[in-house]
Amino acid sequence: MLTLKYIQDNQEEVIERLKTKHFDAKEIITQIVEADNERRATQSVVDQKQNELNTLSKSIGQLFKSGRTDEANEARSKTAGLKDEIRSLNAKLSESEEKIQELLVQVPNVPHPTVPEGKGEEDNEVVNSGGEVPALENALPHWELAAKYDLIDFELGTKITGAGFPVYKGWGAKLQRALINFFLDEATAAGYKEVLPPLLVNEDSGFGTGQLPDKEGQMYHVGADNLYLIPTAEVPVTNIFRDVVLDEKDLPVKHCAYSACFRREAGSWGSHVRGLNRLHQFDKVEIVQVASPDNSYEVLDQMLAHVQSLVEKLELPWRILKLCGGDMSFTSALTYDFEVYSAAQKRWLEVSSVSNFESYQANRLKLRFRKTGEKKTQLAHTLNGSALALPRIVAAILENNQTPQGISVPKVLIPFMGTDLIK
RNA sequence: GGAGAGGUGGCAGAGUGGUCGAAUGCGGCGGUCUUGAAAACCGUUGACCUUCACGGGUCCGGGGGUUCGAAUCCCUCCCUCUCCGCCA
Repeated sequence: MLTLKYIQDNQEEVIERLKTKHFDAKEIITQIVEADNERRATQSVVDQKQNELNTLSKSIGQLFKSGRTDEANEARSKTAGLKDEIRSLNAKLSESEEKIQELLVQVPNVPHPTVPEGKGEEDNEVVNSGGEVPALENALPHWELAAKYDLIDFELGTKITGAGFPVYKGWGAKLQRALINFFLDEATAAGYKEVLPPLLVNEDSGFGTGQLPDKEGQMYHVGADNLYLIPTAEVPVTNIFRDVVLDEKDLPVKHCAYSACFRREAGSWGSHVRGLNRLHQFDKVEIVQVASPDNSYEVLDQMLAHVQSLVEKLELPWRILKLCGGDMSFTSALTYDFEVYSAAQKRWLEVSSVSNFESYQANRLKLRFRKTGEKKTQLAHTLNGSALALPRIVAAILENNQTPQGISVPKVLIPFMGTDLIK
């Protein structure tokens, strides 16, 4: 969330820039500012009263010690009124604080000035592309290829769990493992430290990265223990840094993680989500960085370059979209999506989303750092990106690499697969 | 699941009703000494809110209560550790 100070100091700018996200902030910002002003006024009165009481208490202690019991008791009788006042002021204070908090979490992150105007996907800006779309005759979609070579069994997954939980088999399973290892090796080589995080997180973690409270319905919830299945490794990995104060010299911190991801995807199913296009459970390698505000956008570019190198090495046709205001997430300041082209479906499939959250998550997480030589801490910037999400990569590989002899394995995956052809 | 112990500053670890935001040690920072370093010695060293500033306020796992006054007493929740049981 945004900091109160930032909102107080930049009210007009916040309202103006949030228009890009089609969020009318005027009223809520006004309410926040008013509530905050009230809170501060109350706070200063409480502080003053508390100070009186503290002073009085101390003197009572001293009077008792020196045996002046009468004077002590007299002083003691004066405290009752003060205590009542403080009690009611404190109640008022928590009311203001609750209200502020409630309003604050409803305000999305302010988009970066370069974010394009637009309502939805159709307004995203293609900023770069590469690779070649293969010319294929009678190309089969990946779900048919998966059945033909017995790589993925969707019906079996439905039997065991339900729709959206495929069972990978044989070369299909091995391809998953190959991709995970390839992605992790690449990330590690690029300086990201590998972590293997828990797949369930508590409420605090869900709040820290912004899934809670507003995306509650998108996560699987284990009611008995009040835990959530992670929708992305971003959640546990970024929460490593919750309530942490880093040194400037330790920045940027770079982590990568493989995890299964679980998404309820409530109400988002249709004919275009056949096969691997949308799942409840899928595998993904995520990269996360904690950076200084001074260079977080350079870090974002560096992450983009990393993801680009992955799709290039996999020899897939790719493009990068800069998301418009209307298509961006609540918490992001700037997001780039990577898409790969799937030759049989003849569509672009999103395989990565790389974002700079600036200090929006950091403020929720209380993730700060201290500049060298300075005493004061400040909020760090957090960034993350998929590198990469597997299912659609698998879909594109299967569809684009199909030959009459079988599926040709991308060169970089041959060492991991132990074959150059799936047949 | 049963029994017990415990959660205090970056870490270790005192503190069981009053000048305790908290002893002491380690670590960190600054200095003296030294050609340099180490050692030794001296000093300093938490976070947050508020204020132009002085100052004030809050924080000893979370929440609530008792009291003029709580790290210290009471209630409650969470977590950690040890032993036993069960178990990949």
